[in-house]
Amino acid sequence: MTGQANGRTAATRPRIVRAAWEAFRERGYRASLEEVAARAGVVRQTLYNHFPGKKLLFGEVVRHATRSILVTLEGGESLRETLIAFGRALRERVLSPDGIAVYRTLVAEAATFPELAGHFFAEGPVATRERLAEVLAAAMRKGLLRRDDPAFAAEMLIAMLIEFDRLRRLLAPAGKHPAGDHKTEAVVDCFLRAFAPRDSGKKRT
Amino acid sequence: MTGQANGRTAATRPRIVRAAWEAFRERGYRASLEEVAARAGVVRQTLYNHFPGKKLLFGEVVRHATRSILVTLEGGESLRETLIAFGRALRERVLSPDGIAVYRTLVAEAATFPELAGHFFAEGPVATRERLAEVLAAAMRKGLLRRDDPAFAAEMLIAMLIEFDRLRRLLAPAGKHPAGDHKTEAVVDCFLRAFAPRDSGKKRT
DNA sequence: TTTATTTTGGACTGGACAGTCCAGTCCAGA
DNA sequence: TCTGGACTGGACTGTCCAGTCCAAAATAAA
Repeated sequence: MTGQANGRTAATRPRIVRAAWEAFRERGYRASLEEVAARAGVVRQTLYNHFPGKKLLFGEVVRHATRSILVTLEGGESLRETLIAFGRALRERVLSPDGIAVYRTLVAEAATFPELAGHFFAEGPVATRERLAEVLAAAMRKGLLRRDDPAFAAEMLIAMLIEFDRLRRLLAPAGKHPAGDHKTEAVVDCFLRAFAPRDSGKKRT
Repeated sequence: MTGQANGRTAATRPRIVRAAWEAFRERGYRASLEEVAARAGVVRQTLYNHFPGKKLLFGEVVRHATRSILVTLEGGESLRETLIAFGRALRERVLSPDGIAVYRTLVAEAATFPELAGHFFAEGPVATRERLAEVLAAAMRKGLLRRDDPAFAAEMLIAMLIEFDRLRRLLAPAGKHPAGDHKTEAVVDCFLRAFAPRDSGKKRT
């Protein structure tokens, strides 16, 4: 069923998913299917032509949103540049309205959708940590960082980049959201001091 | 109304609040008043004898829970000891089932109860950061830490202590929750390296 | 043009739940 | 013992919503 290359259908389904994401993003799983249908410019029954029920639609939407939050990590000139680029990309995605919304929704519904929450956790934070840890491990081997547990180091950097600002956006959206690039750099420098090679007496400008 | 020193009433009201907290903790704001009443060993109407409605009951319960999560910070022998004691206390509270539950509930309901969420943010994370920042500022004046923005430093320490483990508990409760005291110490040492005084070429063990 | 599929619109069921009302019961203190 | 305030039990309203069914209209493809 629900063949997906039929012209009208092919156009309808993505519209539904997009509309559903908007609705869930703003109102959480509370959002009614009526609301989703209205946003998609479609009637409620049509939703059931494409998805067996609300739960499955929610699952599809969340997986879609999860994918769109993933962060890339590419090498730069120096370790510091690489980490700063990573930090900016991470903060941009995670602290964006979509990033905050998907986080909020999954935290709220983790008890109802444990597999979805676990999937998000594994594909998001854990995968990001893993990839960052590889970069850090390489840097450790090159003597650019003190030898330590790369996964631990990665957790520390990610935590410092995100934690407090995400909290603010989650709980006090009215408040100001200051400091962008400057904060990223400050955190990366802080991280580099914490994990500087043991012997090095060097100081960076 | 709802006089509170009347024997039966005085015993009933706290029982309701406790029952409500249990219900909201497990099922979020979804929890029905029927469920709360059953847990309190009381009939639904009795709830309305003490609270004007679900929202107000929820508010009372959340303020109560917020208060119980607050972290103390007392000076110890050395800065390191002080921070480790703080780290342990913070992690114990924030990562406890109650800490996770109140966080989850408020993140989920922040749109519906913005004042409650804002209150929690201000009384919890922000207040904690502020108190920690004072300790750090004092240490900076004594030359025990590099001169830097104490609020920023406090954010970094708190983030490192909590972030990833909270995420795990929120999203993948089935997974293992390893590392306790050891992690606190590792984080504090990491923090002390990051904010060591600029000139000091000392190395710890 | 014909045909198969999708979409529409509207009606209906069943369930959950907040909030209200009221008559009757229980109990602590005067 | 009496009495007022608190609790009980049950019924009732209004609302919201997921999910189902169906006949009619629209539309794309053969």
